[in-house]
Amino acid sequence: MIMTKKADKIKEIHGVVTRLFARNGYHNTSMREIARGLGMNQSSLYHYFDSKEDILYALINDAMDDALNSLEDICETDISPHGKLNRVLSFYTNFYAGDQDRLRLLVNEQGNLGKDYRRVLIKKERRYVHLIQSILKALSDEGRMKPIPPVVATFAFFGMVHYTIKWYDRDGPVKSGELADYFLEIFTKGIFV
Amino acid sequence: MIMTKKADKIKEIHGVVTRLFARNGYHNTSMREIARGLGMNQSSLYHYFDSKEDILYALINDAMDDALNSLEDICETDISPHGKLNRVLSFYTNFYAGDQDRLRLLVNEQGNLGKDYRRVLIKKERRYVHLIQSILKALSDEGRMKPIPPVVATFAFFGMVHYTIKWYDRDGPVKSGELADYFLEIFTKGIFV
DNA sequence: AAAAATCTATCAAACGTTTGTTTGGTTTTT
DNA sequence: AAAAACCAAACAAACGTTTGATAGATTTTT
Repeated sequence: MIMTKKADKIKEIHGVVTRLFARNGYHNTSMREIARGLGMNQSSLYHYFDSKEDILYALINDAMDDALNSLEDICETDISPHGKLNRVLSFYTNFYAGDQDRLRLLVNEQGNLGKDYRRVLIKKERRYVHLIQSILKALSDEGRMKPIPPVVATFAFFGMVHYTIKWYDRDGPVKSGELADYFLEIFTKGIFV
Repeated sequence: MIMTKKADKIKEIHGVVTRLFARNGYHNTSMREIARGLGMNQSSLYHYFDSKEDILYALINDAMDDALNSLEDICETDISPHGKLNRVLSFYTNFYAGDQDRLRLLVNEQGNLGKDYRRVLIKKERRYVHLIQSILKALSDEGRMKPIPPVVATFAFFGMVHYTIKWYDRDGPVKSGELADYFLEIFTKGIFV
């Protein structure tokens, strides 16, 4: 493919910018720093992107698509709601505990995008929520779930997972697989014996 | 009191700035906007604060102190660990669901403070965590808690509560008291019947 | 196959704005 | 009249972005 070189460079830029935005924040990262991190002139960046905002959008959008595709794959299989919940929560925890920088962008930096960009992302976010909620409703129909509003339960789980960016250390004593197991246990059966 | 007038004005500024920072973000809020929101000249702000960063620090620090004082009051009473957990989680959920703007600053904008400011806040954060953890450990000693690492359980709960800023609507169908009950139920006994 | 035209990637320098902050003075309160 | 509160104007620095150019590769025309 003839586009492979440009595509590779874009991927390289994505990597560097993800790290910078995630660690220092969007507004605390200047185009000059990005260029320095890549060893190129700041004006050369505009050969690959129209604006700083465009880069952020691309990063968040890609991260969402990746997660969404995997989640939808899981939900389309023909297993029980309980099995789906198990696999969805496990995937989601591992996905984000394993790639914290991307989740940081998703959780922290969406507010720096303009209205038009945000609208697209909010739409995708709703698909996330709907996915989890429909599993919970299926569980409810089976009579296996308490009368907790699905939206509360859904966001309780998102909260647990998304908040890992603030404290979870991938190199610490708890591996991301175990973390997923703990979250599932807490979410479904609680911390009490 | 002779300082009452200045103190009142500072409180007024705090209110306006909290709203602006929470809704638009620290970097997307200029001193000019703040001044306009207060109906005063931007240079007059410097009569009350040394810098923009100082305002943010004051806001976050105050919010932390308020929560911390109440939490420590609860923990010093002579009730069972289970009772403490119940009251702590209930207070914490209500406190933040009832004043979302302050929590937004605490969760989203700490990264915009310099190292020295951050160090103070991180110290207080550790007191939060320690507070919850010691309750969980007491529960563990009573044999009432599963073998889940206390740090995981603690941050699972913080995640649930702190993430409410992203979705919870104070004017929606779920009142903050109910929300606290749901969170407590999920956290202690899970969503399963 | 040679020559001409076009495209790609890069750069240094500068642009116009916006930023947080300061200066020096005026009005208001005590 | 002293002190506190306020303001208009200006400041230097930093920002994202544009400009105009260059060298090398690729494609098209002859």
